[in-house]
Amino acid sequence: MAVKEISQAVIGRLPRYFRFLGELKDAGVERISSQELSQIMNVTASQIRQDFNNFGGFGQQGYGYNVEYLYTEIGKILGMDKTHNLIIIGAGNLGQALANYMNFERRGFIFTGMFDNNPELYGKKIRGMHVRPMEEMADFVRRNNVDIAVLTIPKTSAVKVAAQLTEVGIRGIWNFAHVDLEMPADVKVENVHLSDSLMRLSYMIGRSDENE
Amino acid sequence: MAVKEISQAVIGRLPRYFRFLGELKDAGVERISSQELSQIMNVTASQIRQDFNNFGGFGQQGYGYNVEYLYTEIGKILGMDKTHNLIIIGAGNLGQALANYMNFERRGFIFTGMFDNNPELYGKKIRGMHVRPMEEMADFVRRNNVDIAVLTIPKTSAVKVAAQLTEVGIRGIWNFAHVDLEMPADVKVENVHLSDSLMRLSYMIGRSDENE
DNA sequence: TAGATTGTTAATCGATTAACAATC
DNA sequence: TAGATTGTTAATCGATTAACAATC
Repeated sequence: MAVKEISQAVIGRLPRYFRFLGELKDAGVERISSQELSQIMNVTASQIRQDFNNFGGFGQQGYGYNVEYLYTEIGKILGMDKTHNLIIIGAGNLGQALANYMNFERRGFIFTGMFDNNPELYGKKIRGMHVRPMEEMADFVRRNNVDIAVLTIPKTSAVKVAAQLTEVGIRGIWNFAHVDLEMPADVKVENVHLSDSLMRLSYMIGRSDENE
Repeated sequence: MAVKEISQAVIGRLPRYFRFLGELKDAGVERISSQELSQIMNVTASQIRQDFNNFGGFGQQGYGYNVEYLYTEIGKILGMDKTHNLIIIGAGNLGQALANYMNFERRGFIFTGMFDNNPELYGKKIRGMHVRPMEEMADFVRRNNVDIAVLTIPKTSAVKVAAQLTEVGIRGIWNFAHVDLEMPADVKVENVHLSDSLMRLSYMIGRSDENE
């Protein structure tokens, strides 16, 4: 079934809606109007209504939106009603931190395995999980229904590993390597380029100097 | 001196230009046209020229752009010609990973201190740096010319700590806490909301299922 | 029924792309 | 000089905001 294409701008805002609605829900708020939500979130009410209507009407005229219902529906859109098995490739500082952090399990992202090509790390336990050699990756992905791979390896090897992942049928790559991955359309890539982010911060600080 | 406001869209692209130009430079490429660069980067030549011209002309008609010069100039725009002293607040998994990772030093982001409010961590050495109690933070920032704080603490304490940082004159906050920080205009905030990023990936995977 | 607020169409704004004169 | 390619203006496209009829 073909689905109307949703713009990146809208998709980018969905997790933020989800967060605010979750907080409202936890605070016991039952209903909210686009007007009220717009004030809390610092966006226009118009944008909120347009965004939601990309996915069909979640509200009711004269009433507003039911917080719990809206939260659930946006959760579904984001796939939060399903679980994802993920592996981490690269057991360095960042990979280990993400493995331990895994606040994400709460959201259905299940940490199932960890890989590295450094023999010194093999067998090391990270959050109850042995680091496995890269050679075992393909087999592991197939057997354990892994759909997301987290790439926390240097950019020099990232392209090669991404190709291996494609071959073995991965669905998504959460890419922390500082390189652009060109993947076929059915492998989704979400980049987290930390150094780019830090540079933008540096830019903003510098600009504000000039305006003094 | 007032400076023409540059759009977020342009700013967001600058680090990517910087990366590609750095790679071209390292590969020994001397000059490049917007046309060639557009093919490498998968954007339009028109956008490249428009983007660069926000900051004045870096090219030469009939010739193109000198790679090294362009790289240097974009680096200056991003503040890569200056150093920034930064502290990490929150010595948990993520904070420690970022401290150790610090590939960023190469770009002039100098890791100068680490703070936490957990007494068990006080004195623990991370990359040659003792974890300090939060009480020492204000004094430390003033004495060491710290301009960037990295927030790797839970969202419950992030707002309070951000307020403290503002008071002591921090210039920028690299915010990994999952909360929006509302700061005065002279304190810049760059958010890294990892769970939002992971949700977008989940969304993209889910959508592609529906289109099968 | 009257009031409130959505869903949706229309207007505006901004960003991207195309075109081309300027110029190296 | 002829060819190439920028810098910049104009056209297009898409996203945001405003307005309002539909309807709860």
